[in-house]
Amino acid sequence: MVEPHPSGPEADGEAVDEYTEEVLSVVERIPPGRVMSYGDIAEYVGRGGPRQVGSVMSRWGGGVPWWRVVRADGRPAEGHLVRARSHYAAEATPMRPGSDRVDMREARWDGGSED
DNA sequence: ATAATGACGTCGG
DNA sequence: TCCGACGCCATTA
Repeated sequence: MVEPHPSGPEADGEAVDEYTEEVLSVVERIPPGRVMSYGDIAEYVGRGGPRQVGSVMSRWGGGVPWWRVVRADGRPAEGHLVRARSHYAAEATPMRPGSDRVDMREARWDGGSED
């Protein structure tokens, strides 16, 4: 969905391309307590790869629920672990016991219905 | 045109 | 389960 003027996550003053908007819109739809991997998002969007999604998140992730985007093994982006943890606790995201990794089997969201 | 880079993923040891 | 090597894909240098 392309907004005519900045009012969403891209309200930073700069224009974003279509791919970026699409990735961000998917991230925004991930329900609380659920996650998607970079690869999942790339596949869902249908172009680019995990690294492209990573680039988008690095540049624009600040305006969306970035902690709901994790690596395929369930670990949040390196350097964001501490902040991500508090969000997981607040949303009761399923975690693997005794680790900082999300339980992908439980928390992975396919983009379909919210459950 | 070639090489390096990056909020990644998969495979083998 | 942990780790390193290699693969991927678009962007930048």
